[in-house]
Amino acid sequence: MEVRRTTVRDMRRSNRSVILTSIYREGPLSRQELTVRTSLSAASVSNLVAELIAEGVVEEAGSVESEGGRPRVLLRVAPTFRYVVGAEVGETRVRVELFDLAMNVLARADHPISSPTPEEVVKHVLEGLSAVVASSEVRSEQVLGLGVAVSGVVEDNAVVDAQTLGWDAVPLAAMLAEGTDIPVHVDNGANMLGQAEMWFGAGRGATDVVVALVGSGAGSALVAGGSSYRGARSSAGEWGHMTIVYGGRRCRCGALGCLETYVGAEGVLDRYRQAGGEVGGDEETAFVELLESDSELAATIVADTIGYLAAGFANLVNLVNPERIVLGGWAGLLLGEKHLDALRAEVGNHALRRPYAQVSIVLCELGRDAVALGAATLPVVRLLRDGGAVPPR
Amino acid sequence: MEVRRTTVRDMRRSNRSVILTSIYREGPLSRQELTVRTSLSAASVSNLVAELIAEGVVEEAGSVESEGGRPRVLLRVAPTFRYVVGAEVGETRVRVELFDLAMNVLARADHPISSPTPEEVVKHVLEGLSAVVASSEVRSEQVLGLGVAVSGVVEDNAVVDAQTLGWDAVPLAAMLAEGTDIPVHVDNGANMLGQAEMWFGAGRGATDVVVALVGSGAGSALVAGGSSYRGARSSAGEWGHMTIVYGGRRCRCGALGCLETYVGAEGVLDRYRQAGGEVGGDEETAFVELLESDSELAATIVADTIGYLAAGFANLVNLVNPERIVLGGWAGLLLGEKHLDALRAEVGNHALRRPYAQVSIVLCELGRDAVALGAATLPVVRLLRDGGAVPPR
DNA sequence: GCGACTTAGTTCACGACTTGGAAGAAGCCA
DNA sequence: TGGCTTCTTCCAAGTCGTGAACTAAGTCGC
Repeated sequence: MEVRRTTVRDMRRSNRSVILTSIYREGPLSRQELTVRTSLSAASVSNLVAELIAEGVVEEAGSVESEGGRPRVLLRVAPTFRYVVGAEVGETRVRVELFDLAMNVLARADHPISSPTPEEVVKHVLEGLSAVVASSEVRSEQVLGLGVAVSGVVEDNAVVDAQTLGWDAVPLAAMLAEGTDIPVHVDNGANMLGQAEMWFGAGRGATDVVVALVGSGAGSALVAGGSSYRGARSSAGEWGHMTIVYGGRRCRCGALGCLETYVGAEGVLDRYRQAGGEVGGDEETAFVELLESDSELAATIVADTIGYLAAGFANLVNLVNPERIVLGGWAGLLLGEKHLDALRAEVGNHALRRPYAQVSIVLCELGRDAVALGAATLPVVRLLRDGGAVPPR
Repeated sequence: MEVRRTTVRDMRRSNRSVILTSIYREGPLSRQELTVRTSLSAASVSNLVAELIAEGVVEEAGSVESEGGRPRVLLRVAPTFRYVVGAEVGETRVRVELFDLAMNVLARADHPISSPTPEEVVKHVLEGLSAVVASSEVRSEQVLGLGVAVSGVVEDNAVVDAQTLGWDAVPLAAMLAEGTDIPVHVDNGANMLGQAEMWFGAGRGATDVVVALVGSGAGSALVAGGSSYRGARSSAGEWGHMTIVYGGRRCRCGALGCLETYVGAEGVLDRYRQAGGEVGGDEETAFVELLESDSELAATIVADTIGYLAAGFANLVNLVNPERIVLGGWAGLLLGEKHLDALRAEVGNHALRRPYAQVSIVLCELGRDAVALGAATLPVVRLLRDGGAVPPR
């Protein structure tokens, strides 16, 4: 029962949000175009825009020549109205980036970490935050928010059960909030990469998307009806641990036959080596070597991998009927660059005809560095949702 | 970009909807309780309720003795304000049922069909509609709408690709609308059964649910965040065609290793017979016989089935992180009645710990006759969403 | 059996909102 | 400079939810 009352103020906030979101997402627009798109009256648009301009959220940005009349004045969200910071907490480093509202990178701070204890991570995120703010002309009060992406299940702003980091029930947002008065948002890394792709990459314009990430393991971000779907308790999207070979290879999660053990780089290399193949170096080097090898065994392993991946995609196609599947992750991109067509064809062998005909399978466009970018959108989402109202400190 | 302006009238409609939905879903409530639940002011509740009563949507229903003050007057949606009709189109019969708004069955009409051509189905649904209305005291103008459940992919009120019926791009709603001026809604049968379970059965109170239906084949209805999820083009939920044994048994869909060929009654019996087991009679009799047999082979086959079903459930648990999985369908219920505990335990062997700990696995409560009931909720949903405004004819 | 008390529901003036239409402003062209 | 087109703003009217005061309808103590 998610029913919420509406008051007269909600109406204005909602309309401010509609206008602001339109301006932000659909580029510079004139008031005239806004009246058409939002179906608000010209009077209301003018009124609301004037308010947004007075507050500094929106600014005029040139004009468009008309056909014999007064030219339209274009409006955009003022890129320097506020700034946002995105942080990516990885297993080996913390990256913090400062953006303006147009999502241009203004500063970046990387810090390697050896033991990713919560305290260590909090320390480096806060240091990074100070560093990027200090190295730019931005004052701390101008920072709208800090978005942090962590690989793990994030529930209610507390990081819980981050397997790769060895974390359990860590209240990361609260810990960060002790060191800064900038509003903090914490979310899952895969979701944030998906968010970045949805806004600025391969997901633009679509509303029902699965962003499938294949690296050493495999995971995904689900987007349903235009917004991220996290399930009942924020752990939806564990695509890599879907049973695809009943009774098959043992996965690190303990189950048998998980997709991840067949398409994740670790599993692929393992299968290759068990079959007698030899590759050296770190995981990524080895994976590239495998992909570029012209041995028959390597070709078989790769073809098998495509087959398994296709079955995994087909399961998504059948179950969630997305309009687009975006393949990413470092291993996914390497696989996809060479074998996307084969993958597409193979998905057709496993999926039902109808949903298969409706889905397009594409590669991520932003690369793996987009996690911090995605995290930085969290405060922006909030700003747009609230119609430009800045959260109080 | 689902942004919509809000006008002053949307506000009232939205608040009417909030109040009406609360009254409908949370039983008789007093105005006082409504102010608490909706967080509207007492003045607004009084005002809106007076309007709803004047229109006849809501009525007073006794009062509750107080503890030293004026007694609260209970409000309910007037069961006889309007009536709704639900129809279930099966492969062998058409069932039409008339309900009041409290979803009491007032009349029922069954009609066997031999060749379910669209024309035949339309004819029998319309005849059934006339029959149930005629056999009751209800006037046609009092019927709020007709909901029709068909097994197939239903897109934009046109039935497309109903494999079991041999239909392709049949504009069922339009065809029905030619024979009646009662508003027609068409939807998928599995979703309607899921809807019925969500409102009146095992799904009550939950918002993120998968209703998994196992009969001869297998399908599901997904409920995400309180409302049915249909994917980009209405075909989400094809759980039965998820690859679970890569390279396994051939499915009727053409792919290999679909879940359905391992847990659907047809597939189970097939596996039993291939292993040397013997059962006779029709599918359902044979399935019951298999389940009740105390032969070792039968026990193995059933245990295997539970294993496969558990893997299928685990895939749902991992991917969509539901709070509840509801098992239904005739074969699912037969399996579940005896082996639910084994199934629950086995899911734990395939699913990730965290989402597994958060999900409860239960049986359908309504039986397979609830499809028409679910279909009949479609007009009710619309009534509640519109705040009690009756759609014009 | 009467009055104080308690709780439920209603009325009303007020401020906030959107709207359509009219008036105003801004640039273009002759 | 004057007319024209295209945006933008102003204004009166109508709608809505709210808080405070008010009415209704009981219980309880004496």
